[in-house]
Amino acid sequence: MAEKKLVEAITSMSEDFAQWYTDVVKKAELIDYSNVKGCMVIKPAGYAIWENIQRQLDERFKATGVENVYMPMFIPESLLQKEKDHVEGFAPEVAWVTHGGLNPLQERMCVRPTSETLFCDFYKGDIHSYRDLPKVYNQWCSVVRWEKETRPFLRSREFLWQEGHTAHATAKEAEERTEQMLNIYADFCEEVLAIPVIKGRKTEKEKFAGAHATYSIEALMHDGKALQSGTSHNFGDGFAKAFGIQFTDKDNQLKYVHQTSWGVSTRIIGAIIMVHGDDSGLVLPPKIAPTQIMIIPIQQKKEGVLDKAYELREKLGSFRVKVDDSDKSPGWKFSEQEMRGIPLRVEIGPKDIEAGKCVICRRDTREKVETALEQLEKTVEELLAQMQSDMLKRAKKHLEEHTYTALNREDFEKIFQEKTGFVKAMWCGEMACEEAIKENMAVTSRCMPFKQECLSDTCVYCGKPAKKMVYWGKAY
RNA sequence: CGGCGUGUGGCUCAGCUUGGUAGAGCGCUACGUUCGGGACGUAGAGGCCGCAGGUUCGAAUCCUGUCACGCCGACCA
Repeated sequence: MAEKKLVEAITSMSEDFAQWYTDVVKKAELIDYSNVKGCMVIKPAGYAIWENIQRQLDERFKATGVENVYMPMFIPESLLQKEKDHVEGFAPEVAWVTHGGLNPLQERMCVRPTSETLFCDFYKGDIHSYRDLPKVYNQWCSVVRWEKETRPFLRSREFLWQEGHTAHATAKEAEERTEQMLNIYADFCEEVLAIPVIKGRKTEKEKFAGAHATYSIEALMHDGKALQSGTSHNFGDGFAKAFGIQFTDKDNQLKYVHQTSWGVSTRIIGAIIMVHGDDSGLVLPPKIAPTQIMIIPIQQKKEGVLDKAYELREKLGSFRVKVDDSDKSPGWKFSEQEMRGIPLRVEIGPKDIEAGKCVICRRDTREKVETALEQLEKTVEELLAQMQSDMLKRAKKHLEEHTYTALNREDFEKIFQEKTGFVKAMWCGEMACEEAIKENMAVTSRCMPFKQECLSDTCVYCGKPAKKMVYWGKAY
């Protein structure tokens, strides 16, 4: 997409992608930095996106029987330590509360980095019989992880997310729920966020601390880096055994429950930015955009112009629509609308009013069309739908064009030296090999996709017999 | 936690080398002219120069310490 640069406030992607990202986040007024490193002020434009994500994901959750709850934000140290792998995974990045008021606490507490231990502790007392199962709970909350390096949305010390925690009578049911939630995430990404994802399983090395199996959806950003955009874990009965979550089954036997957890965080807003954004700023898919249409009056002080703009707003009442009646110049308003990623812009001025028409400009293509005012509602509806599907198509094309195949080590290394994106390659399944790849090539396994292909019989790196096809990439 | 860098009106920064009591552009406020891709004029408001010590007749400027933030690495949603 060759674009004329209209505003200098945003660094171009090709010049410096990281700076571009920061500029977009700021100019779209999604966040402000705060006084605490890694903690951000999410401003109305950013929070409204999150609210839309919440609302639409929550609907999908509830359609599968999920119930929302809320757990405390503090975890006593003794509780965190109950599951060995889990505590080892999270200990380096938890924040501790050591005092209550002026007095030291008897036992220090961490601010939840995730709530497995809290749910487990609760389930231990709440589940006694197979009749109490399944538990399909979710909470919307924030968690804290004391990251060393932080970036808005992608890695913040406090972030908003949802974490679902379920307990089931059988391993099969837990596995089904794990996959079901991953599918919900993947469908949501494609249908609402217009982001195509690769679904697959994480390797032993990359899986969640304490999990039996971790699944993820992996998206490809515009710079060719991967972003894990949602995860779903099957815990088997590992946590149940560590916490003693047992129930009496129909056969009068005492059994351990099988658990899952799954989450999506505000990080996904980073994905929206980096998949769809361009050199003029944010581009929001219509289904997630807090404002879908911005009406911009031209020569708004002329008699009747503003009235007409408000009239159009009424007419478009079934959409999320606003009128920019600030006293900035039209050019300024155009740029604002573009930086904020508002999908459609309706321009209405004296000439249009006289001719009974208006100009509509699409954010993604910047294509302008004229439409008769009687046709406005219909045209807008079509354009929004078209834009939503075009954005997914474009993102899919980018994903396909940046997915490569390597059959041997030489190609594998060469591709990552010359290009950015996903590389599909066969792997032996051994952690040592995976670690060597990371060490030598600065590349990690993203996932073992559900859609397996047999590219060759040998591991791309070490040459041993291949077990799995893996997506490799550089990740955020 | 390592390496680099930055803290001066709301924002971006100049001033610091060579100490003399604070500047620019943008933004903001008021009024007027403008308005189809970041318009313009006039007038105005706004700063214990990150913080704490020290040197000095005098510190934004020199010295010491400290805090914060940013970027790049190692670790992670």
